[in-house]
Amino acid sequence: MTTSYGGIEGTHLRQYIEKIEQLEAEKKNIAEDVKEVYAEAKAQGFDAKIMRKVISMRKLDAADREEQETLLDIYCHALGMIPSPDGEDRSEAAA
Amino acid sequence: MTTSYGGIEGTHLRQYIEKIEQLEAEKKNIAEDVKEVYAEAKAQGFDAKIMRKVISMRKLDAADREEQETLLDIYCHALGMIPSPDGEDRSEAAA
Amino acid sequence: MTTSYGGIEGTHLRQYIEKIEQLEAEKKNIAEDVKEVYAEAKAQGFDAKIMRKVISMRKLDAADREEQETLLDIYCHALGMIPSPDGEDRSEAAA
Amino acid sequence: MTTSYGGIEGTHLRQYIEKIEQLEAEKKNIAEDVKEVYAEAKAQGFDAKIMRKVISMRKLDAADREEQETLLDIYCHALGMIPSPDGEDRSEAAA
DNA sequence: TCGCCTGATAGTTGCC
DNA sequence: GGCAACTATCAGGCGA
Repeated sequence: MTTSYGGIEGTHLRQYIEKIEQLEAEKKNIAEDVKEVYAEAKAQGFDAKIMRKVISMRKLDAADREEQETLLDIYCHALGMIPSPDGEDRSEAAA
Repeated sequence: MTTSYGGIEGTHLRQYIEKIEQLEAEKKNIAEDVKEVYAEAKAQGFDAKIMRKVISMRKLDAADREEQETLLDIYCHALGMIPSPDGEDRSEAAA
Repeated sequence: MTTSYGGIEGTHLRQYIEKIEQLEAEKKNIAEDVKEVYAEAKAQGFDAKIMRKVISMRKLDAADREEQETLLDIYCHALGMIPSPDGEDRSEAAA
Repeated sequence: MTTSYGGIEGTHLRQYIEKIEQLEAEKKNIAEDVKEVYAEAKAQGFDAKIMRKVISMRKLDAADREEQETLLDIYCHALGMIPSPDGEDRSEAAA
């Protein structure tokens, strides 16, 4: 037999699964790196809990800003101005 | 005074925080990669739900095996056998 | 309309919240019972750490078994075999 | 010797472990009850997220009050007044 | 006894 | 819109 069940499809499935597992392993490694940074900061006398708070606040701020940009986009669209993706609109067309 | 709050310490803190934010951004990217792989697999006709189950089972299996090793280590320690990191047990105690 | 804020709805909400708080108090009590059992076992000379490991392994095993059953169910559904709740498959389809 | 390994001690250990597992199962059941209450409340139009917030606030309040009582106790002890456990000190001793 | 670390829990986000 | 996976937070247990 050549293809048969567990053949090509199985191979592809296995590849997908292994790819995912590999990616999740990378995520885990990074999470450990994060812990290390916290540990090092703590060793320098910084309070991890406060750092977490700061980071989450900055994240919220970023989300806010993004929200505002989205809102701006919506306005622009509504006005027919279409602010080209990511706000890049340096109007070089004038050249 | 020379300490100047917001000076050196602030700089270090900022560096830690930015490092963490960068790492978490990487994590997020990887998570997106994972989603992409699921999407691609689904496009090939594989069932994401089943894939997730398979992956979680494999993870459980791995965890189970690891637990068994950990338990073995604990037993050894409890019995005073000290398998020392990674099974090294050169039993020179006879001296 | 007759809603009157703080009226019926408020009463119901309060009842839900108090019910939840009561249930969580029960959970807490049980957690304390668990601690007592560990303490008693330790008093009998058993090592709490090992007990915890054993318990977590048994939990992993159970989870693993359950995952396998769930996966089997999912396969069957995916294949249109419908294993009907709890493995009942009396194959009367021949009729 | 009479006990033999895996004998009496093993039996007792097993009993402890099973007792703990049973207690944890109870905890799990109660947690499910909690979820049911949330679900029912939600079905009545209440917002689970807000309910959780309320409950955690009440818990904090309770903790605060307890803290204050503890503080009061400390003061009393410092003053040699010994407020007898649980604040019950209605001085009926005079009878 | 204090600090770390693991395991439990609560909250959030994404999928169905 | 409900449900489930995942993540982040927190508390209890362990070791120094």
